[in-house]
Amino acid sequence: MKIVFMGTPDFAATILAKLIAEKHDVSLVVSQPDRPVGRKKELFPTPVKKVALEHDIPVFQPESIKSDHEQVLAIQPDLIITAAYGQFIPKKLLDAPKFGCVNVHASLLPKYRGGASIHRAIIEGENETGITIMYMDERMDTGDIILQRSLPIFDADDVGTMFEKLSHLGAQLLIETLPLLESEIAPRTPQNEAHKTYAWNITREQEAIDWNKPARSVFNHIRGLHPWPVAYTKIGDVHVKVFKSIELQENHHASPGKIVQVSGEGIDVACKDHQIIRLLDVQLSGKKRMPLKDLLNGVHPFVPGEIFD
RNA sequence: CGCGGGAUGGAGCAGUUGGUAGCUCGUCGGGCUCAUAACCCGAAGGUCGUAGGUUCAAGUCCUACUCCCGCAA
Repeated sequence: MKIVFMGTPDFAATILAKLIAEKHDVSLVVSQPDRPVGRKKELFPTPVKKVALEHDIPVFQPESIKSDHEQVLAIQPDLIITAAYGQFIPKKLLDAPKFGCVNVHASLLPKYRGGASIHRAIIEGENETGITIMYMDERMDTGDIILQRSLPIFDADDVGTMFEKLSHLGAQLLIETLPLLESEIAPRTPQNEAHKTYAWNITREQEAIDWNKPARSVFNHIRGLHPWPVAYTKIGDVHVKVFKSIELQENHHASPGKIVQVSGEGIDVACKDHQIIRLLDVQLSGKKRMPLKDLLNGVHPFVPGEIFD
């Protein structure tokens, strides 16, 4: 079965690597164009491109797959697999492969359609999420479901750990799906539109911590953005990244955002309803990331009584 | 050349209008204690990112360079 794989980030790279390891015939890899990254605007290959190159699989990186896909059609693929590719697939491509186009999506569809499904699930405090292998159509994550498998989200999990777990689950479930497709006995269940929710990409604005929420929500927000793109807050003019926190089982009569205590243990901040969140790992703008204990040794803005915006 | 912050003993920082460096933590030694990551006393450790320049004198002013970080992409 001749496969074209389309994907971009690590999540997709893990799946591609698994496909290759299982000896599936991936004849072309499509990924987003390399983008300039960082202060130096250096070009970095996408994780998927890297894996492809390591296995001498040709890579195609069109700016727009919608207008530039002849190269894919020329392969005459039997199956197109996508995983976090980042562009909509045009109908011409969807109709081309004999066994269709399937997508590996990191949520239990119809919940969390969209690009930030893992982040949103954690931020919303879900106890579980999962992988859905589905047929693609022209809309975003709306196609019929083939296979679905869930995975619990624990308090200790964050986006990093869930990405890791889900990418492997996704790879595994995809491998299980392929024989079903090839022998044309794959299930096909339409999504229940009544239960759909969307996981839109997270905007810069949404990365800010809202102290006017319960401690539990703030906790979920912080781990739902770790290790990327990272939650932040402000104290005075200082931009503060917050990597890790825990909820404290204490109450304190302080207004939301107020620092109630600072120690080597952490920075305790009041949330809604006088609940307390303890910040364990933060970084100040212009400074390197360092252990909280080190940060507190020098001058810093974390003084009890001060208030985060 | 997108905007901005920074480079000072092992770590984090301070250092005013230029006159050879100080704090917190850590480390080592000693003391106290049933004990301690707690407390007390003492010690070691820095050519102040690199290269030039101004000056009687530069961490402190000027120039170039290297590296780090935040924002923006």
